[in-house]
Amino acid sequence: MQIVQNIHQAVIKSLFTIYNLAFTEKDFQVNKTKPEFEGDYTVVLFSLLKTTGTSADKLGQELGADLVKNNPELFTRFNIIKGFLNFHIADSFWIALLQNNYNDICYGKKPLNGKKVMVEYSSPNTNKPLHLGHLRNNFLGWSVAEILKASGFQVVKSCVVNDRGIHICKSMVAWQLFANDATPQSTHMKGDHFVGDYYVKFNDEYKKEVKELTDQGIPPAEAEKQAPIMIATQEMLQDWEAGKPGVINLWNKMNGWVYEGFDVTYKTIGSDFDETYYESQTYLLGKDIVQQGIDKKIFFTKHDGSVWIDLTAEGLDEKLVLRKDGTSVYITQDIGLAKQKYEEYKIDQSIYVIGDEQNYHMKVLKLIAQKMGVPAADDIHHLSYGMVELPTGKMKSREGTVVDADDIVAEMEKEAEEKTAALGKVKDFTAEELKHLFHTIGLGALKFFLLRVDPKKRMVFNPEESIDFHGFTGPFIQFNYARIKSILRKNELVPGKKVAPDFLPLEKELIILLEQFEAVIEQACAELNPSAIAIYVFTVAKTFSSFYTEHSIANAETAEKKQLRLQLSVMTANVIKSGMQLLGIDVPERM
RNA sequence: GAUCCCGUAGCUCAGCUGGAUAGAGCAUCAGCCUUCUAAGCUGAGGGCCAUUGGUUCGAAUCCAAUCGGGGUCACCA
Repeated sequence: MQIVQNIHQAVIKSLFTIYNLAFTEKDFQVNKTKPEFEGDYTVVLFSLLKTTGTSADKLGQELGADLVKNNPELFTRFNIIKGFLNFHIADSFWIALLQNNYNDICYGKKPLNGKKVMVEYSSPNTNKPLHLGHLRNNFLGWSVAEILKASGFQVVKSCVVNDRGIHICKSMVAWQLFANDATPQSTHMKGDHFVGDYYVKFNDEYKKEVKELTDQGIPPAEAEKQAPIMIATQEMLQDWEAGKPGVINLWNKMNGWVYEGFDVTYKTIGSDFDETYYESQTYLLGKDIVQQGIDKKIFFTKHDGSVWIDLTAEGLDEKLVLRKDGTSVYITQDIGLAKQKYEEYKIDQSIYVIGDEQNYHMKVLKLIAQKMGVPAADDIHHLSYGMVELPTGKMKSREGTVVDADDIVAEMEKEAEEKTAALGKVKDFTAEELKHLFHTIGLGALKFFLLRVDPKKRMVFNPEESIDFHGFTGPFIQFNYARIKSILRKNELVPGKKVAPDFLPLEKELIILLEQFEAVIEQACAELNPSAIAIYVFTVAKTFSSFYTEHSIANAETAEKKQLRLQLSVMTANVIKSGMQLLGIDVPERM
């Protein structure tokens, strides 16, 4: 049980003994005592005054005395300042915590709870390579999956590949027009970049054609429709839907190139999926749902034959679910896929990692799923995250103003290499070991950079300023891990050996912090928020760093003190490693 | 027009289920490597928590309005 819960329970029991009143955890707060006051944990008394009919001082005295008397294993002494009841927690409590957990690599994690959850993330288009925004999505999805696992859920990671539609046809048309049968092999290019270049090429050509038409006096809206390359693209989409072999072959070929490229990127950044859905196979889903919806009178048909749902009672609009030509729209496919997910995997919850521009769409999706009786529709969660923008504004693939995922990862690795070389601490590493280390540090810096902020906030990335390796960063945390490992290689920790019975302030600060790991994971899970983990792990590393600078471990005052510090170091290393794992970040043994 | 999100140090962000004197990192300045890895540590400066009103013993935190920034409200995905 966590210390805060322990204190809550003890206080509730004590209040009942003294006043014969029943309180719950929600009736009063237990906080970590602020550093400027004496004590470890604080009970805030104000909210209890009215019910107990006492003054803060009287309540504090009675409660403090009773708690210390009846729980000597937890509380040693107390003081009261202006309605705050501050307790010292017994050193023996912290010692026991350390002894029982320092070497447990599963510390902080919960056993399986029997619940299954699907996390859908990444979900790329097959007409362009991944960019920095996709990386935020991938890192968030992976991290949330790890956090859910640590909280006892069985997790199924899924990916929906957007492999059809007008935007896919654009790069296909441009390739036909301009490629002269070039391939990724013939140009020595990564397949996704190769295809992406034709997507950009399409837009260049399209703009050119529209300008020519408007120069001839055709209104812009008309010119956009008349541009020959756009007409060709629309024809291609129709041919694709009709299953015309030539188009299907081209589509398969170009998607194949993209998948080869994606595989490399996913492997580099450490993303994987248990299930991949292709939109080309799911876009017809949901049509039976439409019929069911009409039968249940949840949907209604308009005069032109289009089908709608009226969500005005929920404060939204009327929403189209089937076009007048009978083809389904995005939301309809999504309902169909949502249902399929539940049927295939018997999941209890479904989490969608999707950008905040689709907040409205996801709200509608959940509402319709609930109305249609899709199983567990109440447990559809949208992990909504803000866009990654450049100082100049939004990234646009069409215009080539994107920070490419492969490029930024490569840059980070190069940065790691230069900084490592400058420090010269790993000169004995083999070329292979060095390469691995640069990858660990570079990718760690990038992941931490994207995960350390609240997902829902949009963030600005300035390519002119390199991502930091000092301070509140991945490499700082990795460095502290490596430093602990170095100590542990040089100083033997003998299990069962006697440890010192008390703590110095910095040692106490560290063990109190380590105790909070479980609570932090709970919070991150409840909020689907990896930044809570990032902030916590940084705080642990920083606290250790202060402790390390102030107190020698190898040359501790006594053998017992050395043993205590070694155990603290092991536990810190374990928590750092586990915490970073929850973010999808590796930690090196040396750096 | 409707609706959602954001606004905290020069910059990037914590803190938001109300509690004590609002915290980090970067940047700036001053110290600290013949002792366990200095990607480090210690200290200094830097704040009308967008504004106004309300609720409360107590508000950066809750409520309302206003101002600024962004998203969405497509027979696009």
